[in-house]
Amino acid sequence: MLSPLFNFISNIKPISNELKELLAQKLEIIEVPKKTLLLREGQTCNHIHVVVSGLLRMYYMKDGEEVCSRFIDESLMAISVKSFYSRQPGDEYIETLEPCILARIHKDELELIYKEHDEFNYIARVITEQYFIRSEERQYLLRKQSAEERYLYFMDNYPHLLQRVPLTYIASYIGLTLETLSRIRKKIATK
Amino acid sequence: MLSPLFNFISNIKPISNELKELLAQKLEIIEVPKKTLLLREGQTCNHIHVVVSGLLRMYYMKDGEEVCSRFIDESLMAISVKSFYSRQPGDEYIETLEPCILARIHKDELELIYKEHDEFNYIARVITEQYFIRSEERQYLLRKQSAEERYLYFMDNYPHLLQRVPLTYIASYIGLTLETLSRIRKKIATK
DNA sequence: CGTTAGTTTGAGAGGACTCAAAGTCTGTGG
DNA sequence: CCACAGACTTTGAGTCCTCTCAAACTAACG
Repeated sequence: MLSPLFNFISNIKPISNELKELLAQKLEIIEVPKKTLLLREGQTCNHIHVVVSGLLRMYYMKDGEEVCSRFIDESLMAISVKSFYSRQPGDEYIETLEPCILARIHKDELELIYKEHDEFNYIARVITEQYFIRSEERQYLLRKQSAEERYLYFMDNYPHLLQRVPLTYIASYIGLTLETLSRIRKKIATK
Repeated sequence: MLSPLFNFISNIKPISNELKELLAQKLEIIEVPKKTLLLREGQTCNHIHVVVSGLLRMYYMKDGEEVCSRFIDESLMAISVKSFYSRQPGDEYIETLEPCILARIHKDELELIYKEHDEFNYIARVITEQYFIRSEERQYLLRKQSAEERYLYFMDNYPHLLQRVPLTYIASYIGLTLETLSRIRKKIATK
């Protein structure tokens, strides 16, 4: 179950068997049905959830509407960034869009591993850098000024999500109303 | 010159004198006049620049226009994120907006330190997390849908930059034209 | 086959944009 | 110390894109 994750880690830097066993022991596998909230506004995000299978959506409320901030599919990790790192309550929700199998670990366990296994700091640094890059790319998308550009960018970069995510959420993710997105899709289709 | 930086690092986790000396040795202090380009499109970002004094702007070109992606002032670090981590040429520019004193270190030196000093990975991870949080907050700003909201958010969160950065760049940073920003400022002033 | 979630289409309003011009500030040289 | 040049900001007029609200259509699921 965890072998893709361990492969991913080993590709960054090979780790000792001891550390591997420790991780396997601390990572809890959970099965969660569709439409389940893993985190809600006002809570502190204390876990990293790694998606073994399924799809997650993160969002926050803005003037009574859900604003979609991120999708997390297989082998990606979900945290509410600010809440997790600052240990303060956040304003994000994490929800399953599909039935999911997740591997999760508590921040406290993670901190212990950081302290006891220096090698893991190297891994964590690189992973954090990778997610930082994603976050920057996301900004780039949001700054594409026209609605059409943003959707084309989404199509290019997340084609696999197009099939799995309802349009409402994609619209929200790229900062459009559902109606506008629908019109853009029509326009693109006729080309 | 570097003591604020070392204080900052020690606050994350105290480091050995050996590491401190190594860093001091590898960090090069440079003095750069206003309006100097530290990085341009097509180049690979190989250095981290820490601002000792002064102010930097990062931007990229989009349809022949400069789009401002970030400001970096005292004690903050500048890299073109994707280019730096991937070692690929990027599309960002880094420019001094004021005369600057900078401390810089080459990525190769940094990698050596990562490999030889595991403790430094801990520091780097935490710093990366902090910048990751900023990046997420930036996204949050960009998703504020109205022009006025975005400007108010900027005022709240970067009041010190309001004095130092020309409006053109602020407008670009929050995704507006200069004219629109000017009108918003007028509107806000009359309240 | 009915119910609900998801998507498309329509009409009208409004905010931000573009292009253009005028005004204001700042610093340098006479 | 003034005057002028260049950088920066404000104002104006007109247009267009995206939004809102409303309703119809379609697909998925029990």
